[in-house]
Amino acid sequence: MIKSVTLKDIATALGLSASTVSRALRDGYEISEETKQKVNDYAKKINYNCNLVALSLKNRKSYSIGVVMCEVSNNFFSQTINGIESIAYEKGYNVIISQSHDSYEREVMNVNHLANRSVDGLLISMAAETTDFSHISDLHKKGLPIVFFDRIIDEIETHKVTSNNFQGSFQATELLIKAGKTRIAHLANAPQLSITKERLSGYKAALEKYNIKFNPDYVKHCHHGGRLQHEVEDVVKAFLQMKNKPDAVFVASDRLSICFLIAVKNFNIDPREIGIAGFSNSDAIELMQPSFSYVRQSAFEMGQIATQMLIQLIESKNPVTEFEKRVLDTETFLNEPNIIHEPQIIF
Amino acid sequence: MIKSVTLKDIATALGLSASTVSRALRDGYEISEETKQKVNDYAKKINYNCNLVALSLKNRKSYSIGVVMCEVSNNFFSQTINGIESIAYEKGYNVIISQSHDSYEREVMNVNHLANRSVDGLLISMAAETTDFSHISDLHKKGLPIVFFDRIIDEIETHKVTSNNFQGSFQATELLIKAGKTRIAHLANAPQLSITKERLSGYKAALEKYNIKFNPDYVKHCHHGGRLQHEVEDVVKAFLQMKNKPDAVFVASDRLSICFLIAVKNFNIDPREIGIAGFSNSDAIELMQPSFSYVRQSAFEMGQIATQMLIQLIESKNPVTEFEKRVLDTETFLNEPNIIHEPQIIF
DNA sequence: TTGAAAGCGCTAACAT
DNA sequence: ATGTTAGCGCTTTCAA
Repeated sequence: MIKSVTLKDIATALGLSASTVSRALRDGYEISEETKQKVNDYAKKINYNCNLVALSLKNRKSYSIGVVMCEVSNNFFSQTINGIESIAYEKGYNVIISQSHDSYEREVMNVNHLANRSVDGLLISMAAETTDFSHISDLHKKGLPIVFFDRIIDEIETHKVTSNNFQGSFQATELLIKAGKTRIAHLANAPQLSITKERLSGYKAALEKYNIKFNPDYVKHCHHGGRLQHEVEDVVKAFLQMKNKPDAVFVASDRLSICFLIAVKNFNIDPREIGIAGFSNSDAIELMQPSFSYVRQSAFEMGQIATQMLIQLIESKNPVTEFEKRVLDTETFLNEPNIIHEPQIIF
Repeated sequence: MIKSVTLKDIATALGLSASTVSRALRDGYEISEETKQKVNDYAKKINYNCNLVALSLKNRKSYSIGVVMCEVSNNFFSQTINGIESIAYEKGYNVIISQSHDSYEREVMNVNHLANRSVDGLLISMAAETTDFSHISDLHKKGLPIVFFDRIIDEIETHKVTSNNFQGSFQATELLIKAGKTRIAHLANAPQLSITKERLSGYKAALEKYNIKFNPDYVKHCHHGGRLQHEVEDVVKAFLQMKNKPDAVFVASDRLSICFLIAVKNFNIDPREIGIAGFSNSDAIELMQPSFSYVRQSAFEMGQIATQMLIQLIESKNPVTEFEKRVLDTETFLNEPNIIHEPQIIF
């Protein structure tokens, strides 16, 4: 933090009072054109910039919004940030990002820290560990604008944006069924997350539609969402050891999809023998072998919408009581794992 | 921003002065144990949290650091953020992230905005467009601690961290040469970036070592770093139309590598006929077809080191005059594009 | 049209 | 051991 030019500096230099300078800079109606001219010229000359911290303290408004998410180095979330940032920038807000790493404790710390930094509002995607929401509802009750995205909770009444996880899962599972698979396993995320529940039910619904009996042994949760290396490999091992091995797997998240594919590769499993479908927002998905059907979320749009909602809450004159839950369609892409494209041009 | 409990509230409630409460909460030596007890109990009871904005104004210190990078949704940069955040969190600093999208104008805005938000220091990776550095050197002269990472500039004297781009490029190019390639092209990033120049010279040095004549036509720069879809495809087309088509390509960045591989796929080029090596920090690299040799940067460590350096600058009592430039080794991984791994286990 | 004064929430020098 | 005061940089009544 550096000492820089202040209003007072301009005032004394020009023989005016600080309030006059302030008004001149904000183009106040009471100030003469002449003074405005003088002040603005001088301000530009000495490169004056308004101290935003002082402004925040005075106005109780910081023009910054806080974001709490599990981690940024994940295709889905980094694309979300891009969306958030695009709107925030356009509306003149700063973005302060913090990561929970799916830890309850860190989520609580981050949320409180951001609140004390006087963010004008909060964008939250819940940590996997979190089951107690009082750190959020306390702030919400105090009137802090909050919008949930992706991993939402029902307990707090405010705007929410999420994907149509049910639909995405349903379609992905259906693709596997239509490819003739009947023993379809489900590699799921941490069980308490909203997205996990929704994706599980989409999977179940697809099975039901095609009269495939749901087998609980085929559902394996990764409590750390695949952040622990061995998590997914353990699941794959378990699948391989079943008497009734699955013939397909529906994978519930971006990170898990990559982990699962790597496990398939490491275990030297023939990709032609197993159907794979999963959520993924990777930009390199077309390059991956084994190829797999995938569900893509509108991550960028989700970030944009969440931010628009939040800024609407922040800037609304009278308290908002009607809340909206936006559910964004997913896109499902079919890939036949057994098709091999023969290259034609010699470079 | 919400109105919350202040020092004064506690003071009046307890019949004390604000300063006493302040000292009690900060465990000042002058305050009696009894008062401290009383104050702390009450503060906890009503859930008092110190207003960090007021603190910032008072102390001229915000405990936050600003980050300016081209974009977060890029494996290398999001991993860097993870490193930055890990250290910042540990030391009690907030991270404010902004993206330049490689635009000079946005970089200037972001840098100034962060300075006015009174960040205690700045972590910068230069935008591709930037050639005038006065927005940074002005702040630097005023005493704002700044550390450059990855895309650094020589013009400003401060701490810097970057990868050993020369070494990485040299090794990658050497791998292609050792695989028998002689017409090795180079798909490069925006030309003014430090990393572009370093990688180009590593490439040239490898050619020279093996007595391969450098052909300027084989070097194609992507001024937008592959953010424009067609950029890379145009280059690939140009390569294909050359009388003396390259038999290998060394790709200079994470994003460009993905784009190039997709172009290879889209143009139906037989990957067995072309050697590919490139920088990449993707976590799905092992899954990609065509497989390619790659150079990985220590992104997480780079973020950590840059942040440690910055906090050292921020917290140093007397002005730092000795600056350090850390160059992190890259790791090079060999992949033979023509080896096909036969799967062995049937799932 | 301009200036003086108060205050946002906090801390620290200076009383007492 | 505790209180008073001033001030961080800005805005905003209120007064002139």
